[in-house]
Amino acid sequence: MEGNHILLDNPPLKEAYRFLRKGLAGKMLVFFIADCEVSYRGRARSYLSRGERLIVIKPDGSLLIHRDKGYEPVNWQPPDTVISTRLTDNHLLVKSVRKSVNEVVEIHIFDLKVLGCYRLKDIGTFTMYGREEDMKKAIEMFPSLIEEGFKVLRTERKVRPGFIDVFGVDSQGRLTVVELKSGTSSMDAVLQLKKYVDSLKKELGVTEIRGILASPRITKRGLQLLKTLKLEYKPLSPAKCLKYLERKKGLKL
Amino acid sequence: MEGNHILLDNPPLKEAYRFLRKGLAGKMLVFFIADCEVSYRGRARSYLSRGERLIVIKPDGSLLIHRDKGYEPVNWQPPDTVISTRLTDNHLLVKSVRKSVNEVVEIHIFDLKVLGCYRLKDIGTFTMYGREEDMKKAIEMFPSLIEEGFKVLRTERKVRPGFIDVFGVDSQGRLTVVELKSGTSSMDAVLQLKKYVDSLKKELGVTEIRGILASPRITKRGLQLLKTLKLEYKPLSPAKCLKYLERKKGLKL
DNA sequence: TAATAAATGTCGTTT
DNA sequence: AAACGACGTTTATTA
Repeated sequence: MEGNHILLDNPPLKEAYRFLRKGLAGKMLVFFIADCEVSYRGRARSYLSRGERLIVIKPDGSLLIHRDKGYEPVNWQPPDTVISTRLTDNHLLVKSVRKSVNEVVEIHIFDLKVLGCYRLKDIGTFTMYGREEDMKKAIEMFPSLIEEGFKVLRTERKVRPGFIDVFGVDSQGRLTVVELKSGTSSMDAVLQLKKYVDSLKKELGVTEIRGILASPRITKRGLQLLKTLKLEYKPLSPAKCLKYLERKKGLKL
Repeated sequence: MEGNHILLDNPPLKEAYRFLRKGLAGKMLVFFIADCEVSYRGRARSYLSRGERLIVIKPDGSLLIHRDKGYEPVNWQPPDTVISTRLTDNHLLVKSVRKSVNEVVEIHIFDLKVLGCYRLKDIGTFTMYGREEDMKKAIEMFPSLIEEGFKVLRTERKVRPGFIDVFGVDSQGRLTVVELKSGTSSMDAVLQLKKYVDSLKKELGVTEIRGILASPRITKRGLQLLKTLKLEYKPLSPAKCLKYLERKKGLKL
């Protein structure tokens, strides 16, 4: 145990309690493996009966309770909770109360296998590529990704229900709304496009506006609905967009 | 360090590598805090530059990389990945490859603050209450939760686009489709209900079917759209449904 | 604060 | 494997 971190192997509850409080007070990242019960009350309710889990409490008040399976925590709290602790004869209680919403997670701890408290030195930068935004950028630079002769008038155009991803004209001067999806398009995406097209028709008093859904894939039903609604589909993947962006900028992504 | 678990405080890379392999081979839950870089390639791409993070690898192959903020991991893999490790002069590489999809996460580790490997004894049961399913059950037992005189014909009725949550008749014998949402209803939910009502009208050759959206809250736009489409809203919370279920079953939830 | 859309969403279920 | 909907979704963005 150094000055700047705490690591306890199989600590008695009382000791764990002392250092847990120290870690929380010191705004450290706290983790422990505990034999515990967990209850949650808020939008729904849940109860997890006794067993060993990995628990993480972050300095921002987020809480994660992980079993030994799966990506998702079995119980959790997002950031901005107040963490409180209480030691009784039998067990150690850790309680997380969300400030904004009425949501509470309580962990009743009977035994700890390990407790660690660390201050993460992390000023690293995180960058992500291949999202919808990158598709947008690529289309602005290379409108032909949509089709030959396509021209972008603007992106993020506001309409009643929200924002149109890309707004432009085709080679024959017809106004065109493009809805982008980085993953598989479903009927949802089709309806979203329809909404934007209709809204824009109304706003501009125009009867004919093309609607193009661009995404790497579309479901069968989505495509069916698209055709019914006289909308169009353009296969376009984030990967392809990235290639174009790299070419232009000479970027190594 | 006991037979059934491993806990290393500030281990040299070489030692960490040895015990990391041991933990992974032994299907243990592995966690460590590492100074590392992370890259991801798959549906999208990302790069996280050097810094300290908490990393968890579960026996089922799921991987979590957490910074000191937020509920969500900065990088991850869902279950069913193959984890491989390699030690070079400078650093330790941990690689997770997803079997089904082409997705890879690579962690380049320069230093470890702590490494733990544990076998979680966890046969606890997890139960959750207050989801859409509970609302359905409550309505089956107490149809008046929708309105006086309402009768359930069946739940999960299949129609073209999917399943109707609750299908019934009102006090005047009119067919009624109920769409349930455990949280706030938005325009999405309204459109879903509309889809079901239309689909059922067509299937049954009936011109009049009532559509009721039941949820604890609805957005302004959602309500507006609902009215435009001649559909109806019934405020109903999972909490209220749970109260009825408890009453009936004498359950303590 | 409310609402809307994106996400490497994940996860279960059904076709 | 594909599709569809729920989720205590979370998170970012904008009115």
